[in-house]
Amino acid sequence: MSTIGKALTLLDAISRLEKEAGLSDIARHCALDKATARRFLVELEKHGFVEQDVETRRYRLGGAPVRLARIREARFPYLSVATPFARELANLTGETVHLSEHAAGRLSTVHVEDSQRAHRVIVDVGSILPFHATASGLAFLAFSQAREIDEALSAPLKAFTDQTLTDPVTLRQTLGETLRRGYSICHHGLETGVVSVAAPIRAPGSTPVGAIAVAAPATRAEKETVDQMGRAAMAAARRISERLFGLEQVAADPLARRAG
Amino acid sequence: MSTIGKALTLLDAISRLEKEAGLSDIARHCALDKATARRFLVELEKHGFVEQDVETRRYRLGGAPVRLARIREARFPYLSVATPFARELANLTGETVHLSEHAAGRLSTVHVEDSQRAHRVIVDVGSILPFHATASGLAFLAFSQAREIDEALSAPLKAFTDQTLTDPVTLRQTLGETLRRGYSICHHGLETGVVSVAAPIRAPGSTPVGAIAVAAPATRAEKETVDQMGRAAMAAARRISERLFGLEQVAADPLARRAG
DNA sequence: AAGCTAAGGTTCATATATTGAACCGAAAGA
DNA sequence: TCTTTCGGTTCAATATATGAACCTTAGCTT
Repeated sequence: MSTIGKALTLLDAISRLEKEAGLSDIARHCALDKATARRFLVELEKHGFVEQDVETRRYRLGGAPVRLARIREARFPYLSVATPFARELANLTGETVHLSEHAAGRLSTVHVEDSQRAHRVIVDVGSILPFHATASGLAFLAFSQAREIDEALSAPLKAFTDQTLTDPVTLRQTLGETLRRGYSICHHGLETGVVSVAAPIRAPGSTPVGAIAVAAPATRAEKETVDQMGRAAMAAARRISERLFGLEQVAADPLARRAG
Repeated sequence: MSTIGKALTLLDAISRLEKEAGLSDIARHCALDKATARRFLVELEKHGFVEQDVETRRYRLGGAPVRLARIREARFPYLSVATPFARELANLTGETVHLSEHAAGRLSTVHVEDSQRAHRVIVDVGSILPFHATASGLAFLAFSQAREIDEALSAPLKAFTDQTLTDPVTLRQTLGETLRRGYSICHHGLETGVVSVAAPIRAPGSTPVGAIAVAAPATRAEKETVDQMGRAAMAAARRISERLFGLEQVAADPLARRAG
């Protein structure tokens, strides 16, 4: 792997750590030499991607990504367009709703609207959603190109619960159903006791850019309720997609054409 | 410079470009060889920091920073805490208000609340604020440590307008006034016809993390108005700082100790 | 208080990854 | 048609990254 790749992987690791970590910790975590890890951290710090606590000497995520994110959002307003629909969906269903975005070959949570109920599903902003074990992942894959599906299913598929689907054949079947239905359903895929539904956000005819999902405790997920939530997610996804990609004003909006 | 540094500089350059750019453009812009630029871009793309338009082959900022920014914001909620105060300040003054954050040795705009007036100052999210030529920069420096001030003033100071202060001695005097007054004033420093005031956001006794500024057309900047805006900015900054750094719950909130 | 361990950080010879001039084919302009 | 410029690739030369060993300090254990 290139140096850049290693450094960005280190940054990713830091973002995934619960709290700030020390040099040795980080080095161990990334299987890097202490000296190397330090050089990376210093370099990342120079550019504001990590910060070092002056007192504890521990490292944490810096402020630079905030600036980049604001610029990105100004050019491709995924969050600001999608958030209101997510909130609406959360109000409608009474359950936790989360938005994910596809970047670096992974689906990551970029926004969460918490359910108002006491008994609800918790989703962390920033968490990575495995393709095979989440409704978001299934919805994303189902509407992706064959190449993407093959790639996702060829990797070893971790069983997060005893009900996680890990068989590529079964999964392909599930993706087929999802494609026909228009939204995905995932029972206890990532965590036992959680049922979720999701629909892809996409320009017509092209690969999705993300997904919107509703996650509910299994106790509230009767078959009919699930279908209602699924349809609602689908409707929200469609409206978000229309707002983002417009009624084919492709020429005016270069971002309508996204990388495949 | 290290490879990582160069790659992050390239990323920075892309973020600063108005629109997506082609490979040769980017390489020229960063004074890198085309082959090198391409390798960097490919690597950055793998990690979601840039995207390549599949059709035009041009490159643009990717979605990865959004995820990192959300995580950063969850741990150190600078934007979500400061934004409401910025809005309040914008309503109170009727002028454009912007928030900046210190990262990578630079002050960058992370949020803007536009004035409702037709004749108003425009500030771009993501823009870098030079220390010597903006109210935000002066406010930040005035409350920083001597080392930081020396460093900022030792670099060549560009005259953005014919009224930009570029003499280190005069600037130090200005910083002294700012420190006593509690807020900074900048007349036509970055752009002719704009007067702005700013106050630092900081934990008591430590270096600022950013600033909040009000920018008004000079025609509306009577001496008394400026003072009112300055005091209002100061009040907002103080309230934001209190919310961010709390009433000394340092032990509970490790982020209260920030890198100097 | 001595002794131990692990922390953050640094050094420098070695090895490896980065570099860029030259190249290719495609497409746009003259 | 000819020319230029584009995105992208190749490979020998070389600048750069690497990591074992080292230092110092801080906190524990005995």
